[in-house]
Amino acid sequence: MVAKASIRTYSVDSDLVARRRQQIAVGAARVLVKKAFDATTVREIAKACGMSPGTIYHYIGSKEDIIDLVLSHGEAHYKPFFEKADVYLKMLNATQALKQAIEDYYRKVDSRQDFLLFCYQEAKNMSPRQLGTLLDWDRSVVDVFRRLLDKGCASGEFVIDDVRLVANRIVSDSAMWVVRRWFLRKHCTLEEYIDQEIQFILRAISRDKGVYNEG
Amino acid sequence: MVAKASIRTYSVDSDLVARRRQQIAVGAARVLVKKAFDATTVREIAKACGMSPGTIYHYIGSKEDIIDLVLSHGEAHYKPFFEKADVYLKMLNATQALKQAIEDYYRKVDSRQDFLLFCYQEAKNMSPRQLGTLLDWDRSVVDVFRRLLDKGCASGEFVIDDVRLVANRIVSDSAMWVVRRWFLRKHCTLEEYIDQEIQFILRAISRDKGVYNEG
Amino acid sequence: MVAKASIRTYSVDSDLVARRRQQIAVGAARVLVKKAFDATTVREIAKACGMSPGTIYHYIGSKEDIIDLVLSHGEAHYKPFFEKADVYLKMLNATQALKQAIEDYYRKVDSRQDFLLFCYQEAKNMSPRQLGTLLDWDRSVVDVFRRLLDKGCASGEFVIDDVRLVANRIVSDSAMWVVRRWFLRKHCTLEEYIDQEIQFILRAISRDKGVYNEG
Amino acid sequence: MVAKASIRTYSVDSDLVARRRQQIAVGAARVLVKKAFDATTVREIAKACGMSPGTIYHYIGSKEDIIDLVLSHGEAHYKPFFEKADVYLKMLNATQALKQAIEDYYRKVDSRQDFLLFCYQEAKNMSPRQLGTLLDWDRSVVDVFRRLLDKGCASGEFVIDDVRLVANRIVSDSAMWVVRRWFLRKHCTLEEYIDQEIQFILRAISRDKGVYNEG
DNA sequence: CATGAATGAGGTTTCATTCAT
DNA sequence: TATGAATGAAACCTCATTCAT
Repeated sequence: MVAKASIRTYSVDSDLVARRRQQIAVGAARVLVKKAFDATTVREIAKACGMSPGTIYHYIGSKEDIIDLVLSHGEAHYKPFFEKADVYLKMLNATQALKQAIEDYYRKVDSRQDFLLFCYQEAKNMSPRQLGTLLDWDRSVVDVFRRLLDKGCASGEFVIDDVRLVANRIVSDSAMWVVRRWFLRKHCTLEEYIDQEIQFILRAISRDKGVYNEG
Repeated sequence: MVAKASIRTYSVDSDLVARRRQQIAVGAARVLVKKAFDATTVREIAKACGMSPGTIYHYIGSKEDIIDLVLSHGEAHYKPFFEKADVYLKMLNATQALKQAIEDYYRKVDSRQDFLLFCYQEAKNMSPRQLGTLLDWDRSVVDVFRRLLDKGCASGEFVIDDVRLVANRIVSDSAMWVVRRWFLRKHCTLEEYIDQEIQFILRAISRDKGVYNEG
Repeated sequence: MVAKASIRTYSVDSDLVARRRQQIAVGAARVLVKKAFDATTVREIAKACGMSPGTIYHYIGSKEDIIDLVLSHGEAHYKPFFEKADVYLKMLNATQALKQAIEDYYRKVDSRQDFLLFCYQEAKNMSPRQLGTLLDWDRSVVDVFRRLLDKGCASGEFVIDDVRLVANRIVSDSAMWVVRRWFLRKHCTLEEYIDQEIQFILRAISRDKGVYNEG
Repeated sequence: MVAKASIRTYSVDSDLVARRRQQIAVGAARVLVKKAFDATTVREIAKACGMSPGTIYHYIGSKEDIIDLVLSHGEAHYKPFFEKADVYLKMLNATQALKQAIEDYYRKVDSRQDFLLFCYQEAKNMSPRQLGTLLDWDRSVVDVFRRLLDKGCASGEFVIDDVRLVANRIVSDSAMWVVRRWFLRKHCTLEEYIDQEIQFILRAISRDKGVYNEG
């Protein structure tokens, strides 16, 4: 799903390389929450990783590669969600499955806000390849919800005009929790936000207009 | 509404200053759609404005000031919308008013996508003051919809738990039309997107569950 | 003869560009007599040119381009020699012509020793293209002497086994005046070196074994 | 003849030190044929030696010391030539002795071209001490030929104006076989080059103008 | 003894900003 | 007023050298 670019390294110890790159991804993410990628110096990133600028270049080929590391690391955080996709699909009640998936996904998003923020704010600094990686990943998420919605339509629980658009909306809104956090954080908690999202979606797609009140 | 910072200039002809700054804002916006602010050189911006780098500095104090110009210019684009706010409020039917306001606002957003993109992608490059300006502006937009929703609640047309959250959602979704355009543009037109938005919102807030189908 | 590479510049004033590049070539040559190209920093070269490091990069694309400038400028120094080639060929006495050509060329070499030193010592730092330029130039010089020798053979003044080798030797020996200057400078003057060269060559190629004593 | 600088080492096993330094000299020479010393990293040299960068530093004090090793090793290659010098001097026929010496020396040069190339191209990167070592060595070679020429003059076989210059010319021309190999290699073999050299020299210095044809 | 990961000084290069014209 | 050449600070990146293993 995620095409991992082959990044230059001077080391042959692939374990160490993996460990250091993880370290770089984590450190970089920490700094990049506050400052734009371009405005952040390699020195700053190195310091946040507990490395010297020279060391960082033993594990990457150029500053740009740090974007790849951050993306890879961020996406890895969602692996459990993707692995659970089949579980949602096997649930008898599509409504319950959707509720569960939304809640799980939104909690994932919330627990690694730096990643989504990075994706939305640094898109313009990314190479076409990096952007492609990102869009592929996004589509994968949308697809999980799309399949859930499809199943609900098939079972008659949902009535939906354009399944893709609704799936997109669910993903959009999760991003908004992060991107517009300065607004939302003042007015509601994550739980409230999730509840509202579920209500909005279910009201819009449920055949039986009362069902969404039971959850 | 928007606190215009006082930017240094060497000129005394305030008309010329205004004209040149408009020119800069327009030119800069054109370049900044494609490249991040930090990755864009003053030379590039100057060329896009049809000026020399030296001339630009007769009308700004530093590169950062260009952000202010772009923001001011972008916000000015929404002036008609704000001026029409009272019209919406005076409409008898809150549902119709809301529909109208959403449609008007979304069209405004669509016609100057570069501005919203700039706001969301360059937030990290902005100074606290600039960010404040931006948030103030955002709140103003949300407020327009909040007042519309309040009125609908008062008249009994709407039943809303948290008016702020719904208003925020309307504004959020307009931003998503721009920020996730790479997804949406493939799957629906602006008109379809607006229709879906109106349906989602009305289904969620209307007392009379059928009303939103009539629009 | 010399393929001038197109080097990046930020200026459009081609006169200024030419002037500044000349300035760079001269300054660089002055520093590069003493230190290897790689061991010389751009800052040092800039200072020797009376420019700032930033300014130098308005007229070149990379440090490597300085090699081109030095080569171009060095070769230009030999333009008068090439232009005089026809004069030598039109002289009735091939022996006199050869003597004259050798003397002229060796004096040229002596008056810009830095250039030949640069060519022989930096060859390994040059790109294939630059090396090609250099070899082309070298061949041009050899060719001048080759044609003179050919003419002497045709007129019966010279008897030569391999004209190319003799021409090459003349050029080689001129380089040696520079490359082994630490030896030669202690033991002879340029005039003596030229005389010896002429004697060596004429003794080796003259049909009439006495002729070279008359010169 | 060659003052071997004392190079730092961490080892006490002087046999091992000698062996490793030989290894370094050979490996370095192999790499330095293609790339300038400054442009070659210690890592590359280490790899060419089959060592790690760390190991190299157990046997040298700094990268610069590698120049010393290469010089020492290269000069050692000429030891047999120097040892044979007395043999040449004891030959009855100076002309034959000179012919033999030239041929032997030129073959030596040809069989280790990398060394001469290194000497001529890296001179600017050498410290004064290293350059001194090199010039001393060069003078030693010139001296061998000088003594041969002196003897020929004494015996009446040669008539020479400036013995030093002729000796220098013999050595110069051997260097040219390497330094201008890109030209010569296309036009003649080593044997032809040696023959031409012997002819040039003998024609220039022989009392009996016919003698050189007999060889 | 051998290794190669880590370091950080210093090199090349870019670019916001100034200022003479 | 407008220009664009010049500046130099600071960024990215390399690599000689050290040192724990």
